Amino acid sequence: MAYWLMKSEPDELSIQGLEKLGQARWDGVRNYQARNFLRAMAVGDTFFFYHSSCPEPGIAGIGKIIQAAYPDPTALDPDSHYFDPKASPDKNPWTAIDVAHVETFRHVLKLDYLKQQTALAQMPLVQKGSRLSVMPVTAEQWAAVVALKP
DNA sequence: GCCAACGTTGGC
DNA sequence: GCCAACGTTGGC
Repeated sequence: MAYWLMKSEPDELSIQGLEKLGQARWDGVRNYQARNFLRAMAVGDTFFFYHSSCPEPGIAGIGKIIQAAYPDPTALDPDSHYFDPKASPDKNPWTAIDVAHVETFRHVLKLDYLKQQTALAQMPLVQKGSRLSVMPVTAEQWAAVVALKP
């Protein structure tokens, strides 16, 4: 069982939105490194739900994988913001997964606070210039964040 | 295969 | 809105 962190803009999907829905498709990832991590996810894996590009960037809660990698339908939808003209039903390079809500933190664990934690120094999340939107989390890092949980 | 130009991410 | 940093594209 592996641990992950995934970023989402709360305007698109927030932890509160996921809580309301119960489950959701995680799609629109258009970066190969992040996509490869999506493909490595297994049903039952858990992830930190990170809010990005918002007033309070940080870890907002926890979700879990309920459906492993499958072709991302938004890549084939001309009306989608994530449409990829180079993708076809036969050759769709992009991947989606399905996730479910597990927990919403009482408040967001803010990025600047996470940056102060030496246990998290190796996470791409806190490293300068890193833009990775899907990343693995070690068991130690997972435990360190859970210990900070509000 | 190199690398400049361009586009995107994401914090601030 | 700015801009640093990264990823992608495309000419050569």
